Amino acid sequence: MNAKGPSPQKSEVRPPKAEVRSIADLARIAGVSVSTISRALTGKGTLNEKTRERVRALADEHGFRLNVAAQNLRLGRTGAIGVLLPLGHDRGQHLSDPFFSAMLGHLADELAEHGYDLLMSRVLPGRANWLDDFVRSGRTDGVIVIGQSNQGAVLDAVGRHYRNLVVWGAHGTDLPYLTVGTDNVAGGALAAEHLLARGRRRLAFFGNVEAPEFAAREQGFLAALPPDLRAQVEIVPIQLTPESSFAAASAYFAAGNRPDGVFAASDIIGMSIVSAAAEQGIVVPEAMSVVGFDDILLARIATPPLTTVRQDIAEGARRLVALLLQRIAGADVASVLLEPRLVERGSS
Amino acid sequence: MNAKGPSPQKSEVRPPKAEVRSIADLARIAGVSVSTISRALTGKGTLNEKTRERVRALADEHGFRLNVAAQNLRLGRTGAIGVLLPLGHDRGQHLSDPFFSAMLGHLADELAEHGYDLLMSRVLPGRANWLDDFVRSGRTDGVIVIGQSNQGAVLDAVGRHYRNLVVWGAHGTDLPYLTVGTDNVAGGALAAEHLLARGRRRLAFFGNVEAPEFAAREQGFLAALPPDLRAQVEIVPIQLTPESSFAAASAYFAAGNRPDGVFAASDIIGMSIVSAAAEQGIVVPEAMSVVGFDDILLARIATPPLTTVRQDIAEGARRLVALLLQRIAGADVASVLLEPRLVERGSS
DNA sequence: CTGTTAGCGCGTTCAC
DNA sequence: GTGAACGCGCTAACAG
Repeated sequence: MNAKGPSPQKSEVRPPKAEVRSIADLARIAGVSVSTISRALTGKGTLNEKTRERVRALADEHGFRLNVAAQNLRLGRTGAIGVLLPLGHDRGQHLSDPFFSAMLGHLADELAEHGYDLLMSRVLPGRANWLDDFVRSGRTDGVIVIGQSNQGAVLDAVGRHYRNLVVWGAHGTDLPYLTVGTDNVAGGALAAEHLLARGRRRLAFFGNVEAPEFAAREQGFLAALPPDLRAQVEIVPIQLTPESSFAAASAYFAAGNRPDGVFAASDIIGMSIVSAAAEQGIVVPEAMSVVGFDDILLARIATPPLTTVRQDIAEGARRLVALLLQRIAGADVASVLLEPRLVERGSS
Repeated sequence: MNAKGPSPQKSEVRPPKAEVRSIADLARIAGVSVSTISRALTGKGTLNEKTRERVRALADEHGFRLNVAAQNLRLGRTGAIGVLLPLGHDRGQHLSDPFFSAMLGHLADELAEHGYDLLMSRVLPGRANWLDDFVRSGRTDGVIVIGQSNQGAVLDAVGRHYRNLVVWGAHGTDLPYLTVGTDNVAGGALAAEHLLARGRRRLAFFGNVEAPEFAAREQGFLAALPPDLRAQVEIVPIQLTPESSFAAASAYFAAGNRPDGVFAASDIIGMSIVSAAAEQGIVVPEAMSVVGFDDILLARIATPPLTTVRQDIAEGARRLVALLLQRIAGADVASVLLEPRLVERGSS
C-alpha cells in the first residue's frame, strides 16, 4: 500500500467516505470492537450472522481491506513463495529463455490458485550465500529454485537445514532437498535413438555441461549409442543464450565440421544450430537432423519445425507447488521425476 | 520464513548457535538494547563503530537477519512492487511471449537494484475490479501493469484515484495514469517505409487490434502508405500466441492470398508467418518480405533472421521503475515515449 | 552514544 | 455472541 503517516504521499485510494485505515477505525464507526471486525472480515471464529453482514457491508462501503502484511506478521507467515532463478553458468539466460518464462507463468497460476503470491528474484550468485540470505530474510514461506545451474554446493548446504525448498532440475540420489524434473538421461536416450533411426552416424552434442540437467542429457545421449559411434561424438560446449549459441554454432560450421545428426541441449540451441547451418548452406533436415530439448511453444513455428524432447512444463509447475506446500504443511514428501517424450517434426 | 510458534513445523534454519529469532534475542545475547541492534543492523542512526561491528559479527555468527515483514509493517510500506499481466484480449499470451518475459526479467533486475521485491501476478480479468482489488489488498507499494490489453476502462478508473500506477503500453492523451511505451505509430511507419523501399506493393498487416498498442502500430503503418496502396492493405486479425498465429497465417496463405509485403504486429506473429509461408512454398524474402515488431532475442536466430521494429525493453523497464519510484516518493513526473528503430535482417 | 517505550495493524486467548 | 488485552518483530522518538 502507499506509505502511511508522515510521508509526503498525496495519492491514496480515496474512498467516498472517511478514511478507514485499520480495523480500529472501522470498529469505531461500526460501534463494535476490533475483534468483531476481525472475525467478520476473516470469517474465522463465531459471530452473529447479522453483525458479520453489517460489518462487511460497512467495509465495502469504505473500501476497506485487511492489511495483508500485518495479518501475516501476526500469523507468522508471509503468504508468498519465492521463485529464484540462479544465473550461475550463464548470465542472461533464463528469463530470455522461453522455457523458464513458461515455467514462471505456470508457477504464478498455480501459486495464485493456492492463495500465495509469487515473489520473483533473479540471482547472480556472486556471494556464495545468496540462497541462505534470501531464506533468512524471511520474505517468503518457501522457495522454489528454477534450475540448479552450477550452484549444487549452495543448494546442498541450504537444503540441509532449510526444508521448505524445492528445486526444478536434475534428480540426484541423496540430495538434501526436493527436486522436480524431467528424466534427462531418458530424454538424451530418446534423442540418440531417434537420430540412429534416421540413419545418422556422424553425431554431435551441443550443450553446456556445467549445469547438471545438461550433463545428464549428454550422458543419456552417449549411453544410448553403440560404442563405436559414441567415441566419435563431438561435444560442443555452448552457452544458452540465443546470441552466444548462434555464434558458437556458426563458428563450428564455418570451421568445416559437418555432422549429420545433432542433439541440442535446448530448443533455443537447436534453433540456433538450424539457423547457423542455413547460413552455411547446410540444409535441414536433408543434410543434417537436429533434435532439441524442451518443446517450447516456438519449436512448432520454427523453420523447419523443430523435432524435440518434450518436457511437460505445466505438470512440472503443478508438482513443484504441490510438493512445496505439502512440505510447508509438515508432510513427508518425495522428489518427482517426469517422463520426457519425443516429438517428431520437420527438423529431423 | 517458516511458520512460527505453535505450527507443526519441524524445519528451521538451524544455525550452529542458539536460536535467535528476533532482535530481542540478539539484544539479550549481546547485552545491549533492541534499538542498538536495530541501529547496528540497519545502519541508520548513530552508533559507536565498535558496537556496530560487534553486533554485526554476532548476528552473522547466529545467522540472524532482520525480519523484512516486521520491518515493513513498522515502516508503513511493503517493499514490494506488483507486476500485473492482464490477459484480457488473449489468454495464454504474455508469459509465453518472449517480449513480456524479457520485460519481466529487466524489471526484476531494476527493482532489485532499488531494494524492492517483485510480486508477480497474472490476471484473467474476469471481475471488472481486478486491479482495484489488488491495489486495495495493500500487498505492494506500487503497481506496474504490462500492456493495456483491452482493459483501458479499468486502468482509467483505478488511475483516477490511485497514483502509484505505471503502465507499459500505448501513450494516450489525458490518460489518468503514467505510461511508458514505444511510439507505436512511428514504429508502424518505419515498417511501411521499409516495405515500400523494398518495392513491395501488395501489403498486409497481421495483428490483434483489440489492444491499443497494436491498433497504433496498424494506424502508423497505414498512415505512412500512399492512399492507393493503403486502400488495398489486407488487415488480418490474429491472436498473439504462436499456435494461433501460425494457424491463422496458414489458413490465410492456404486460401490463396499472396501479399508481397507483410507487417506483423509482433515478432512471434512474424515468425509464424514465415513458417506458414514456407509450408506453402512461399520463399521469404524473395517472394515476400516480412517485418516484425519487438526485436526479441529469437528474431536474430530465426530462419531467415527477422527484420523488425525494435523496442528497447531494457530502457523501458528502467523508465517504468524510475517513474514509479518517483511517484511513490511524491514527485511529479510525466509519461515516457520511446523511439523505435528498424533493424534490417534477412526476412525482407 | 545508548536505553526505554510506544506503536505499525492485526489475530487470538480469555473473560464476560 | 462479543470485548479487552497482549504480542508478532521491528523502528523511531525521547530520555538519559
